[in-house]
Amino acid sequence: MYIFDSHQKKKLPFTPLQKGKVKLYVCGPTVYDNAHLGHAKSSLVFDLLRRVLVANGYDVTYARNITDIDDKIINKAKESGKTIKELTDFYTEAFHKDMQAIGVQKPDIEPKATQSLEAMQQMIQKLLDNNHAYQTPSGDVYFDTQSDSEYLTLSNRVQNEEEKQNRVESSQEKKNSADFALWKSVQDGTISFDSPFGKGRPGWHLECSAMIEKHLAYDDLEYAIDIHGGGADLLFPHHENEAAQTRCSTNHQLAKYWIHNGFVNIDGEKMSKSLGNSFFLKDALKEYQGEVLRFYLLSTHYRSDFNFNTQDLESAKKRLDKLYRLKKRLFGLEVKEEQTPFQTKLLEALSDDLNVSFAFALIDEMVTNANEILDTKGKHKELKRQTLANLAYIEKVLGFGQQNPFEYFQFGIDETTKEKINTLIEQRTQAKKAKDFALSDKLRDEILAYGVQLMDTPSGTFWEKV
RNA sequence: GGUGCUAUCGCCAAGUGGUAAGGCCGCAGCCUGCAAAGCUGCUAUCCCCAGUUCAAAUCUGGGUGGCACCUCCA
Repeated sequence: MYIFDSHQKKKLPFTPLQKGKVKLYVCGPTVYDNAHLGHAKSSLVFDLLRRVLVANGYDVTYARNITDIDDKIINKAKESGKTIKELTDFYTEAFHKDMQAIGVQKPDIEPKATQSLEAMQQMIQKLLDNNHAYQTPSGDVYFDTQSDSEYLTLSNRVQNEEEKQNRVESSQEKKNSADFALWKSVQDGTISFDSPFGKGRPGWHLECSAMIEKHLAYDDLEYAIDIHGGGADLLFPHHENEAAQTRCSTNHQLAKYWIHNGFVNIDGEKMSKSLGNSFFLKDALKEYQGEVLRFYLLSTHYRSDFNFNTQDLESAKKRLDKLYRLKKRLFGLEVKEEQTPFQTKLLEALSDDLNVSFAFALIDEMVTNANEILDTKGKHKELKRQTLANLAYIEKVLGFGQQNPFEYFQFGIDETTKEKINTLIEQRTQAKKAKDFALSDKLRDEILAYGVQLMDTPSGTFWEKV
């Protein structure tokens, strides 16, 4: 298996810290609002990575956190008159629901910041003891970036003197402008936690480092975990700061490999709330099935930026439709696991830094090939068996094709309409039998008016939503 | 200003030294009562210039365009 490490900036052979095991940590959402398409993309990428690691035989422990302490959360709670817990519980649940809709498997561990305060405070204490952190007169605790000779090596940045001098600082008490907060003192008695450093709240960067140490890390190895992932925007400062905190407070580096996924833009523009509806995953899910969104969002390489637009989404849907039509042709047959050359090639493609484009091309080829043979006369017992095994493999590793193929094509059509359509189809079949093609075509037009197209096959007439 | 990424058919998008995958759209054909679906066939020399090489989309240098990050952010 090969993965691109965004620290070394090159594709590397993947060798886990401990044979056969992988520890994977991904930065999860701050639960103050609904998940947007960017969250979806990131979650999908690492869901796929995890599945591919598992398919390669690794015993994977996957952790994705929930950030439920944050200024944005506190502000929103104040505005809405809800408690922090009401708010974060609501959005955490919404996040889970959205993720389920697009086929993202649950992580093995889902730590919350509020449940990891002790670990965070321990880490701050260590950093204070090691002189990597300092407390200001007003009670804030900052990480001393000057004390870490490796600071900025993860993101390959250079401290810029001009920038440092020009930037207006929010706190005059910091030793260096680059220093970041580990603990923010809260004096006004609003939302705060007790700690050895006084009442306050933890800094965002600290959360991930502490949770990794508490829930996931190896104690005695050079790195705490194998892979750390997240959106491209997190490389700096978030991951840079995480890495610094971990290396200065423990005896190991944070992660052996760093993986960052590209951004999602909408119609060529950076996502922003002002763009409206399509911004949230839950809104996109009203119009498109989760699986189609999954297929579309995964269809290009994870490191490229992704330009979300309806035209490409429709084009992706048509590609997924073909997989389901093949499934329809083999509906009802018994599925048994069976290793095929196709599966080997598919896994090989995915194991090459998640080359989904190539993997998709292999699927297209497999589908076309199966259709071609099924079109010829004959029993094709072996082909059917292998094709079913291949479809099941795609379902497991990529998460596509898990639905009933007939229901897949009926998304968004209510039961009453379905009954009407079926009645009309029955009438049309009778008309066809009687060779009354004028009536048959008239009935087909009526059915088409429901946004449904018909397909006459040897085993009957089927319909699909257009 | 700093740092980094990127430029392949109408659209999306693989390919990182050996002579351009795949999907959507389009055209032609097979199949079909007609369609739809499915199948077959057809459509690019890879932003520009220079260089390295027997050989470059793929490496190097320069140019032009696009994008991202620079302490809120998946």
